[in-house]
Amino acid sequence: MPRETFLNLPAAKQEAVINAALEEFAKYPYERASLTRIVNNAGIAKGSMYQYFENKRALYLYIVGIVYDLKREYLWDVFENEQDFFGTLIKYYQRSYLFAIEHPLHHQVAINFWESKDETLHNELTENKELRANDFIRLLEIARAKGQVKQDICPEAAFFVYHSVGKELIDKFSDLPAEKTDEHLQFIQNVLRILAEGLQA
Amino acid sequence: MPRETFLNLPAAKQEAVINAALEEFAKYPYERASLTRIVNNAGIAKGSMYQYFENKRALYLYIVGIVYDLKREYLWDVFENEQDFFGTLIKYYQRSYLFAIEHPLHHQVAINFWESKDETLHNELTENKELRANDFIRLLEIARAKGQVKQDICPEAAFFVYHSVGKELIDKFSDLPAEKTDEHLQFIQNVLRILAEGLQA
DNA sequence: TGTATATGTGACCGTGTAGTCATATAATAA
DNA sequence: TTATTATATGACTACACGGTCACATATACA
Repeated sequence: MPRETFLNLPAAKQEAVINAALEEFAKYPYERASLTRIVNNAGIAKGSMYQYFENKRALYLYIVGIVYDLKREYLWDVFENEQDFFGTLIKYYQRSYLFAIEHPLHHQVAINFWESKDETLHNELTENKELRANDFIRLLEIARAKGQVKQDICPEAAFFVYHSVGKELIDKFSDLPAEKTDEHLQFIQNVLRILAEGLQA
Repeated sequence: MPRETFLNLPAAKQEAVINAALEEFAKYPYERASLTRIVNNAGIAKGSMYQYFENKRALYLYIVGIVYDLKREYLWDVFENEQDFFGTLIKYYQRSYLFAIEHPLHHQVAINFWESKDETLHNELTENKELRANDFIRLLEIARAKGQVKQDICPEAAFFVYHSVGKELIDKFSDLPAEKTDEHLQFIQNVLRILAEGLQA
């Protein structure tokens, strides 16, 4: 998505642009984010930005791509060699939490992208949500075959539940102080335990 | 929040303003909603609006107030005389669903308000979330005392789970075709059953 | 050196925004 | 009728936005 000009740039300058954009898109969702602020914070002229990217949208998609690449790299091995359905889910959300405290800007950009209702934006980067949905359904089927999961469960409802709780967990990560990491990892476990075992006595 | 001038207006004109505002705030979140569009759709002059409301924010808070009053009226009796914890929750979300299909504009305004991250807005209208949290905790305590709910459950985690799933359920209502009402009421029940009984075999 | 090419720049454009205000009109009271 | 008060109006202001473009400045090559 960036123009060749941008790729030819010295690394330091590229990073200045990327960092300024990350900060802006972390602070504001796409529509409210300001290109003017980005170029000011990056220390470049407005016109330069349009040498690097076709428009605001191209810059945004590039940044979101960077974010998801990093997150994929961070999570790719969670679904490898998994034995236990519920253990894998705990690992997934705990790892996501660690990503959020290690890369708060990237995390917040992902949240904002995710909450944006602009469908044309999502259509250009749908792989992620779909991937996660398919991963979950696949895991669920395997776990059901192994007898780890109730046989008479409605898969759509199960996905919906995990999707909802997972979304909110990841959302919550933004507000959490990084010091109490252990508490939060425990909280994730408590939440997922309720999903596994239910509330009913 | 409206000025006296607005309250003195003939009912038809008041409604025209309210409806135009409802449509705009249903279609766009606060920041992207346009007062210019509202006054055009309401068929009044820009200046008139500023005779009725101090500013855009005052209009918005008034509209959100109307929405929540209506929703409260719609739901007030759900928590009256409840016997069964899980039955009450099913009733609550099913009723919320009916609200959404009966008042789609109000519903969407509530969603948009709810998703807005502007804390100063929320601080002016927090009663709702807090009320629901307290209601839930209270219900949970009673249910636990009655032995309907596991004794060793973490209440914060339980609230978190129901809060997340409820939020997403209500969100989902916006996209649902109204014809398949029975199916959707059933889906709500399936989802809540998972929360009650868990997924684990 | 001179020439061609790549990159940098900020004033400027068109557009949309929230909000204002002098003025016009309607309704009410004396 | 006249004087007074409440309401209606839309051109206007100030501002912020994304995007453009003629021009300036490097860098590379001959």
